Amino acid sequence: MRKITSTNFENEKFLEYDCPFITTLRFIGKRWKPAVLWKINQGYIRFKLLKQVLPLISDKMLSATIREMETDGIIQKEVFDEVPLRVEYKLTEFGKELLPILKEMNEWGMKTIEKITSHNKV
Amino acid sequence: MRKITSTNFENEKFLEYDCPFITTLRFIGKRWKPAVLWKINQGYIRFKLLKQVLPLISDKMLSATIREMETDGIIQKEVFDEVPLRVEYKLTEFGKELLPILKEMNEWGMKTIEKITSHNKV
DNA sequence: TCTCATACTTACTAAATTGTTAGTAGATTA
DNA sequence: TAATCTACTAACAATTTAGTAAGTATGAGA
Repeated sequence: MRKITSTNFENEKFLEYDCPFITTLRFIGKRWKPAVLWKINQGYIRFKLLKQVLPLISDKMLSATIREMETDGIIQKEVFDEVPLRVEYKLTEFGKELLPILKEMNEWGMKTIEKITSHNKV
Repeated sequence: MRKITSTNFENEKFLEYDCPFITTLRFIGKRWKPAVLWKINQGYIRFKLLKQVLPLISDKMLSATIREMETDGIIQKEVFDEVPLRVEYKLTEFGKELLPILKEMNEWGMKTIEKITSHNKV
């Protein structure tokens, strides 16, 4: 959790209203956020499904990532009173506005992975 | 500096060849990177100019940000043997490929800042 | 000789992020 | 009774990132 007394925090607070990039990274700049968002958008809308398609994420990180994105208004949680418990997530309208960025990130990332791995194949 | 012996590092190393988003964040996921890149592209190609348009960045962070992006092959440095020393930076072709992402990030960020600040004006 | 300029680096500190391991609730199944 | 299921949380440890303050090299000009 962040401390609200720190130059770091103050800096971000200020920059958030000044620099669009810092604002954007505030929402998607952590390791797992873009991937989780993308996967939810693709239909992996439950905790377990997300763990399956992102096998390296830990329970804690997935849970924290989801919670933060919920707080940020990017995703919505729906709890079904069933047994065993069913919980589903979906993008909010605000969250959907992030998709163009994610699309570009995804494409660039894939291209770059190809470059890197084909170099290694020499 | 990163330690090359850490789960964190290993995780990223692996994910870098697996998850496009993590790859992308590897290159632009730090606070000042997108802004510096964007500003260089806009013509603020010297240390001093960058400090002027990003007044809150410290010398250290600007220097570190530039150095990393150089190592990553995103920008190129040119040193002119003049007095006082002149150094200029420009995007490489690889770096230019990041511009579509930056463009989307910038637009989303600006829209979001507007939303946030107009709420506050109530 | 002292100060100024540019483009940095160094040493140190503080804070944020990520990861590991184990455990929880409530109901169901073996 | 014990194990299984989903969707988590808690306690703790390690690593990474960001920030502050001061200093460096080179040469020019007063």
